[in-house]
Formats: sequence, C-alpha cells, structure tokens
Amino acid sequence: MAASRTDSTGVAREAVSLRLPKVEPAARPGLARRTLHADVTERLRDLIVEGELAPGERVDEKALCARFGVSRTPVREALKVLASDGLVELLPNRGARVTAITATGVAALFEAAAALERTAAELAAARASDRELADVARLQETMERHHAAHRRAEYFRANQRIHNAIIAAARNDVLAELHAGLMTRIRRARFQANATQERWDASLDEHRALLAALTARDGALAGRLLREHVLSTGAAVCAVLEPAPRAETPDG
Amino acid sequence: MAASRTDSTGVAREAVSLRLPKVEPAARPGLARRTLHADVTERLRDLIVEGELAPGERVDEKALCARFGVSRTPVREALKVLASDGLVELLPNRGARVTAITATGVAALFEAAAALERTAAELAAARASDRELADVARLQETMERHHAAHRRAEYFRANQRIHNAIIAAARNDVLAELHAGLMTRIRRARFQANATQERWDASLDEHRALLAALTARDGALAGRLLREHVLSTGAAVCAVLEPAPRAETPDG
DNA sequence: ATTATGCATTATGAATGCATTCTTGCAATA
DNA sequence: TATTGCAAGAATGCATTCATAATGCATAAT
Repeated sequence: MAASRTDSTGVAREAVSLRLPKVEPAARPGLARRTLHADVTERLRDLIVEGELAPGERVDEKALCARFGVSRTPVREALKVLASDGLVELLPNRGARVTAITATGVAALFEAAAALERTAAELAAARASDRELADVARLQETMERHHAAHRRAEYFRANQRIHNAIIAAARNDVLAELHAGLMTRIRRARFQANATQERWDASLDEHRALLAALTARDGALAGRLLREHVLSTGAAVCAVLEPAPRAETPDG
Repeated sequence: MAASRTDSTGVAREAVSLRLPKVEPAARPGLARRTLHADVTERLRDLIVEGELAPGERVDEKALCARFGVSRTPVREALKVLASDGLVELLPNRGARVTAITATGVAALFEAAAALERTAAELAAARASDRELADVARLQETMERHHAAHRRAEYFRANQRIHNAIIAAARNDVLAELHAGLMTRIRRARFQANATQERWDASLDEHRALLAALTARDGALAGRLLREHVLSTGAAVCAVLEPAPRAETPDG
C-alpha cells in the first residue's frame, strides 16, 4: 500500500534520530500504540509512587530522557501533568522536584479521601445494584481469607478493590476521578510507611461493619463507618511517618 | 528584543491582527516571574470557563498560537494540564476538544463539591479561629446587602468568598486544591445556566443557617447544611441544563 | 449515481536548536 | 578569612523542524 511510497524514510529515521547517549531502541517491542507523552507520564508516575524517585529529590530531565529513550518534549509534558496531579512541583527556570511527603500532608490526603469515600458509601447504599453489593461481599470474603493466611499483598489488593467497588457503585465519575488521584498520592505515602499489624486487624473489623451497613442500605451509617475507617488508616500511616517528618531539601 | 530576533517566525506572520503577544518584557518590577506555559494555561482555562471556547468545540492549536502569540510548545503543554484538570479531552492524533457539559456531569460535580464542603464545614467548625468565623459573619452581611440591592455579581462574589473562607478554615491543602479544581469546572457550567431568582433567595437562607451552625461550632450540623446547600445549588443549575442535555460527538 | 481508492493537504507528535537564566567555581578586594 | 563580582558551564524555556497519522478531495470503477 502506501508503505512503499517512500521507503527511504525508515532508513533515514534510524540514522538521523539519535543524538541521545545510550538509549534502548527496542524498549517497546510490539504493541501499545499510545502516545509517547502518555507512556512517559505513566512510567514517571510509577517511578515516583514506588519511591524510586525519592520525595524531595530533584528531577533531572536529561536523565529521564536517557532512561526512557525519548527526547525532552514528552518528558516535559509529563512533568506538567504530574505537577498538576500534585506529584512533582515545578520551580520556574529551576526544573522540577518530587513533592515532599510530610505527616500533615498525608493527613490532609486521608481527610480528603475520607470525605470522598463517605459520600461514595452513602451514594452506593442508595444506588448500588444487588449484584454490586454481592461483589463487595465476595471481595470481603476474599480479603478475610488473605488476612487469615497473612498474605499481605493479596489482602491489600482485595482491600483496594473493595474501596474501588464502592466508589464505582456511587455512580459519580468526578468522585471516582478525584479519588483515583488521591489514591495515587496515598499509595506513595504508604510505600514508605507500612502500617502495623494491629492496624491491619482493626481494619478488617471496620470493613465487616461497613459491609453490613451497605447490605442494609443504611447510607448514613455506611458513610460514617467508611469515613472513620479511612481516617483511622490515615492516622496509622501518619503515625509511622511522624517520627521522621523530614523537612524537604534543607539546602534547596 | 526577541520580537525582532528572527523575522521568519511563522507564528508572527500567521497572526495578522496580533501584536499584544510579546507584551511587557520587564513591565512588572521584580515579583512574579512566570513562565509562558503557565500563562497560556491560565488564559486558556479562562477562555474555556467563560465559554469563549464552547463545550464540545474542537481546540485548534494553531489558532491558539496565533491568539496568544506563542509557539505550539507552550500551548500543547497547557492542553495536557487542562486535560488532566478535566476541562479538555485529548484525542490521540486528533487534537483536543473542550469537554462537553452534560446534566449528569454537572450533577456529579456538585455531588463531589458537596462531599468536600461538608467535610470542610465540619473541620472548620473545629479548627477555625474566632477571627475567621467573624470574617465569615462579615461576608454574610456583605452578601445580604448585595442581595437586598439586587447586585447579582457582587452577591455572587461574596458568596464565593464565604465558601472559600470555610474551605480555608478547614486547614487542609488537599481539600482546598480539589475544591478549587471543582469550582473551576462548576463555574463553567454556571456560566451557561444562570440560576433563577427563587433559588437565589433560598440560597441566602441556607447561608444564614450555615453561619449559625458554624458560630455554634456544631460541625455535624454545619456539614449537613453546607452539603444540602451545595446539592440544592447543583440541582438548580442542572434544572436549567436539563432541557438541553447536549449530546456530545455530533460528528461521531 | 454511488462508493471506493489514491493522492494532496493539513495537523499532530516528537526531536532538535537556540537564547536566556541559573549555578558554580574562582579571583579580587576589604 | 569572608564577601562580592564575574565568567564559564550547565540546565531550562521556547521556537522550530521533521516525521507520521489523519482528513479532504478528486477520480475511477461498478
């Protein structure tokens, strides 16, 4: 078809397009026809959430270009998006730095998440289909199994899915979108501060009560319970963070 | 200086009627040294909020470059940020379009705002200084005056300031940040759907009750009242929007 | 006449180049 | 020795250029 219209372009592209030090040319073997800046945004977000780029650390554009094998343009676009997501902050003419994690900041994140989840629980109690509630109940069982078996990662995942299921059952895209953003930032904090075992047990009980309230379609109670649950989780995370509030970048 | 650096700039030639772009190289002494992409983001946001770029309309990069007198780079960066703010949506390889306004979408916005403001009122009742509460009371008086005098714009501004004051008194940056984002999107909807006079009167009464609850530092009541107030406002806006649900993607 | 197909035009995505600003090390003076 | 001025270097911000995907239009085929 049009592939053979100008076959010289492909060759020229290989030879000309490389000015970067040492890139992996076949980083993406086959699929993913998404845009580059979206990929970079996602990968950079993961890097920050997983702590590979430490809180408060300066972000080196050139290093990221080398790491991802792309030019500065998509990296800079990604940084703008992540800045608006609250994961990095942009210093004018001085580059970007990963947002610092402070105890008060994390507390604020959890307070906001609690506000959203409380409303989500209230709405879910009114709007969720019986099937959706059954799904939550099933997830609760799964979570309890993982808890009994001390499978921390799996427990965590089921836990997340319950929260997400409640958000979804609330049938409010904006709520879900804001919640997803907060969860990304909260996950970053959790990564540093792993909650304690006692908290883990208490959390399970709170989830049981929440499920009962949802099943009874008692929105007010479900909202209150979920709000308290999220706040308690936040308090646990903050407690671990508290000893080292870690003021960001003393030298600047 | 840069204006005459290279006369071959395609942008300047394309923009037949534009001269304002390169304004104030040093017009502002000292303080705000902003970047171009931040300016473009802000101005483009205003354009969208004020409806100059209609909901659902396609965003023409080149036209914006001409309008702002900048190259495509800062414009594209601004579009990425506004997309993550929910004001535009990016179609891969097909440009951007202003997010459509639907009744259900606006309802979701107000539900989310109600969730945030309820919690803000609860927190404010506990955390606000007496001075802050006095400020709210003063704003309430101002608002009542404007209402009596039928000064719609001034009333509106005082109203906004009350809501913002409560958010600020909650002492939670995340809450404030999310709320600001929602308010931007809500303002856009309000721009199309101007609320009715009856709603206007009812709103004032609701604000009076809210102020009383805050003064009594009854957080639960204040939260409930503010939540209901925001939801009622949202219902009024949606009611105006309802007749024209505005189906998106007319071309398919 | 209608639909399909190929080409030209245009717009988008990404890379590169250039000017300005910031950083940093060194030197000169008090 | 501490402080200030300054020059070299790097990094950032923006403009421009290049390559590719999308779109419109004309023509041909049925």
